[in-house]
Amino acid sequence: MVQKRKGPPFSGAPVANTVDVAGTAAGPGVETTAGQPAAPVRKRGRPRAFTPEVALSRALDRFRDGGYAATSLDDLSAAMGINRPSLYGAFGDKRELFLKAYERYREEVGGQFATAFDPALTLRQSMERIFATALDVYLAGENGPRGCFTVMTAGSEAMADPEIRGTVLRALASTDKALRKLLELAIVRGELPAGTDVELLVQVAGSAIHTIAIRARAWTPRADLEVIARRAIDFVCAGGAAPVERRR
Amino acid sequence: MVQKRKGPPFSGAPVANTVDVAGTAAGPGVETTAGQPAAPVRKRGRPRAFTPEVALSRALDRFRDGGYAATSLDDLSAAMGINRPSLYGAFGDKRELFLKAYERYREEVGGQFATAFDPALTLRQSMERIFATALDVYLAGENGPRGCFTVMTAGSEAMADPEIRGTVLRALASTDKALRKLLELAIVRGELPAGTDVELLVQVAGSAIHTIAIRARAWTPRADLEVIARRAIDFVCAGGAAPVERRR
DNA sequence: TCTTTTTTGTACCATTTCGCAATAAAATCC
DNA sequence: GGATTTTATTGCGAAATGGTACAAAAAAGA
Repeated sequence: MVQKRKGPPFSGAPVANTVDVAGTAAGPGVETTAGQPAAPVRKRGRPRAFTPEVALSRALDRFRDGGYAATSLDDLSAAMGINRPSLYGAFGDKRELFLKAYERYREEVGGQFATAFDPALTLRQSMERIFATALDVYLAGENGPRGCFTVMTAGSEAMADPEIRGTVLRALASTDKALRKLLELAIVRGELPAGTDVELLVQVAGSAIHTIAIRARAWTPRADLEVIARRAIDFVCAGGAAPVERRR
Repeated sequence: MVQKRKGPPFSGAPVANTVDVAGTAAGPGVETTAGQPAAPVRKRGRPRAFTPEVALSRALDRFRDGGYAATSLDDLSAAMGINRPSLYGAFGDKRELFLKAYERYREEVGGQFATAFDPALTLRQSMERIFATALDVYLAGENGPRGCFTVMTAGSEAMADPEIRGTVLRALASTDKALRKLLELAIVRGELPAGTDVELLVQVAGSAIHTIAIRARAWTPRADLEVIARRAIDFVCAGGAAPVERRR
């Protein structure tokens, strides 16, 4: 909904992890304590009986399982522990809640992936962290692995909703960008040869993450996904030259 | 739903393209003229006012846009040109219709991809056909590009429905298998060096198809997708060694 | 021509879904 | 202490959804 900030992509642009949901301002915003001093200043009116971030994370959990249409307001209000008027009051209608939940996903997962892009790490360490994080995130879920929200949930809604589509595209681009930056840095530091085809490596790594996301939601065993990840990591860390050595 | 046959995967196992929907037998099957001689033999009772295959293709079209939950029976019966009781009579309930539509997708698209696996073609010709077909299929749609049904529609339903999940897994495996076979044949025929890392190439090609599917539904311009395709084709046809040459 | 079979069309049903009105509760302000 | 403000609760309404009963229509069979 609020397009004034990029937010982290689904798989880890190295961006500061700021929880700035309070900046939504328009309509029933999601108020957080982040926007208020720690002093016991209290707003008039009955206090909320729930914590918006916690409730939003619960909603995200439901949406991740069921997608948009198959997740009802009853499902959501039960999971969030609030009644429907409260839900509407705090988050807006169903679509607005979905958009907020998606942003939340991107923040949470973005934070997790951000650690993999720490410049203090070697290229291989980064790649291993990226894929380990992807596996952890995509294989998580009370009711079974759910894959990646951007690919498997928002992605499906993309053609029906221009705003979701826009966010999906931004997420995809952000991933590509982060990978590109990582690889270019690796070249500067001599971890990769000077003429490395960065775009090929970005593509191989990025699409490996995508195929893992798809397969995870189909409940492909973790071991199989690790094979895919290992192959992509080895390929990239060898600057795309691994197959040449492997042949002998 | 009927698991006794593999059917073509979403991106082209080289399998005979037989329209055998009539084999469903169980419950209200989808009758086709394929199962009946061309003689004017006629069953008792009022004849159908619609052609099941045509209706099913229409249903597939709707499901491809909206996914399972967001596509209502009203949407479907309107698109198919039949009333709900007729829909139930011919195809079963909503879920059964979805499963049949998915199988139909696999048959149709499988047939299209099958031509790319013709052994009379060179490896490069095959690869170019595979990706051209993928682009055509994933970018098609009256209301905009819809990506791949297996990835973007059935894939999202995979965790909620074990049968869909099973079909998705089979489709993914079938793609891998077809690519593997293609590459192994290319080695036998000397199009690829003897020690080529086939599994790496299968992964790169397969995941390129996946990332294209995702991006297509987010309405990434065709030119951008063609860049991805071109890169994967060049990489594979060089036996994974393209980056080495490219570096100089 | 009447009976049987299959399909179509109309109407309906029970439930679900999304969103909201009204009232009560819990806090601050004057 | 009463007024105001914000949130929680209860209940509801309109519409949508998936599925079905039944009568009529259209064909083959006896």
